Amino acid sequence: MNTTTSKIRSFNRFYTSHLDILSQHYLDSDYSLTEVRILYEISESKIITAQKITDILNLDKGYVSRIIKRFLKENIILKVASLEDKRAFNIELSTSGKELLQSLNNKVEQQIEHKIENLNFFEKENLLNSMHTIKNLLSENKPVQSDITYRHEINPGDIGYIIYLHGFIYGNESDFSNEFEKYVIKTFYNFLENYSPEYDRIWMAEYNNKIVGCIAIQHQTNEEAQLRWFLLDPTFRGLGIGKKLLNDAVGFCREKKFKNVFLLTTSMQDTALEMYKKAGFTLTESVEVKQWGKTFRDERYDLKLE
Amino acid sequence: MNTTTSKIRSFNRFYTSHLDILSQHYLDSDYSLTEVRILYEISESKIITAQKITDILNLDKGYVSRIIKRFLKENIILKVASLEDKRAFNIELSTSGKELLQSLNNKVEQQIEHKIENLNFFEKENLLNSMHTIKNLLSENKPVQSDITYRHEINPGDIGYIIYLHGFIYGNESDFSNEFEKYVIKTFYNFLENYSPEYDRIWMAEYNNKIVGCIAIQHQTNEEAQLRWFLLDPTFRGLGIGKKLLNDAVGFCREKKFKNVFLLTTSMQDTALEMYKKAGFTLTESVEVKQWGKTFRDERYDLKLE
DNA sequence: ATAAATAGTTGACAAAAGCAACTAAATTAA
DNA sequence: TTAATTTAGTTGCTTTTGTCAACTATTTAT
Repeated sequence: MNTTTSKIRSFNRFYTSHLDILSQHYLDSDYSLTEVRILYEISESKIITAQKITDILNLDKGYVSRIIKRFLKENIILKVASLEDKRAFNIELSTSGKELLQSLNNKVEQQIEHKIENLNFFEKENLLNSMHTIKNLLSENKPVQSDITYRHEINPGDIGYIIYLHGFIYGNESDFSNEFEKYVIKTFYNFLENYSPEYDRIWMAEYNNKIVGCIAIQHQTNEEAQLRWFLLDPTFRGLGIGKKLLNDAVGFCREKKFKNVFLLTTSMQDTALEMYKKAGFTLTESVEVKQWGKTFRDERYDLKLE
Repeated sequence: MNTTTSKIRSFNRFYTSHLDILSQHYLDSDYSLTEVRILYEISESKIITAQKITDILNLDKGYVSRIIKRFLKENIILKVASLEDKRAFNIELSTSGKELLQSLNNKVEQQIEHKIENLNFFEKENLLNSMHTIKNLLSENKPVQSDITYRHEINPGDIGYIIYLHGFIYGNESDFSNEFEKYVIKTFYNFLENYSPEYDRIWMAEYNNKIVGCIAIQHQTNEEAQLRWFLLDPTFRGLGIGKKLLNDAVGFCREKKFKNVFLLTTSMQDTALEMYKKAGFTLTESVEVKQWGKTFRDERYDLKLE
């Protein structure tokens, strides 16, 4: 038995009973879960036909027809003949339907609030983040470029988290030893110690308030800058985040009139290599080294700016 | 409208449709969700009566009685007269019942596997962690001491994550500025640079593979050590984790024959203060400082060891 | 010893859901 | 443009699912 699936099943069972959707009457109201789902669909979409409801909720059209009929009799919805299609009706909530839905909503909200009332701020944040993560991992629509936000103000926790990402991603991907993380910590300390808002910058790409990628420019002299800490969570590769980060970083160098920007990398980080080359960087040095439990090549790439 | 609850509702709707439990026939089998739930209860508990099933699943006893009757006719369960109670029967799965449940289980597993087939290792880990988090936050049983694991080997990502926790926890709790994180990074670099496995150690408390607390001992001389980075995720306070960490750290100092162990803290970290005092630390220095956007007292506590 | 509670069965019924035939309008193909 | 096909919605009929209350046989409490 696969542990991943059995853990997921266990969660599913837990959440099913947590959701409380197995009882006939939704929240002790006079309406069944199906009826409430229909009401909810009607309230959500500005214009909706019975057909659309049957499609969305996967119900029998005869069944839906009769529920709609009952709703009409109870005066909670209105049927407006569709202008485009004389067979169809647009369904919308009546005033009392809206009130009904509002009171149902209030009940759900209260029930939810009751369930999270003992959680503190951190726990609530944690809960929402986890839900967001699950939703995104399980829904077909993968995160897209527009879900990503970018910033370059450094907030508490940022640098630590980026150091962690370095250790986590490279530690898992290529078995770098702890020495690598120590090296990263050292370079970051150096960065912060000599930080000049005018000539240094670090960009972070965030998804759901979590850093998923970063890049930085650190000035070396007035004329030369180093590109550092270019990193992307493997889950978020291929969305154009790396390209955007690299572009912003090089743009910053041009803006600040650096004549040269260079980066140090190793022959192991091939994913990023291609991006560097596309951005115009060329290999200027390559030395074989044995370090951090590996044998690889230390490489330097340079990009001349005009 | 409260955003927290509305986000949770959104997740609930998503997960409800994801669970796929709203159709009459469970996984296209000949059994309804209720019937499968009953079968599942029977298979899970070694001995179970119809009454127990109605209690656990919150069903009508007449309804359950009839389903049991049908199961019996279909030969998927066995009814054994209870020895303790002549009114009751113990219900168990027959061989073909077990086969049936097995095939249903396989179907669920396949369905789940299908839904996660496009996720990579990182994403699956992420998914399970999130589910675990949700389950723990929403179920009454808070994490207990025995859910926490302790270790002191440093793995890739550990130090970065601890730096992140410092920034995150203090950044949120007391508005420390970024200078604090820079200071933490510096001290960690110093720790790693002078790290001696014999006289230095960092302990991490983990819950669900995530660091939730830590403490470290850093030797200063052969006779004196500094206690550093004592930190606990607010969610996990009050479980005895801090006490255990502090105890281990002081124990290490005794073991390594340090004559004195000291720590530097500020008048703001009152939660930890009490713990230090209980462990025998006494205030030896107190200086008012204006730093990191705050005015507070830098304090030194010492513990003499024999 | 008696009253109250409990495990399970059964009849009667209501609610929920599905299926198929139908009407009327819309779309597509010839 | 007409005929064939598809689609939105309705309705009759049916099955499935779930509820309620009355009943028997036992067990538990007093």
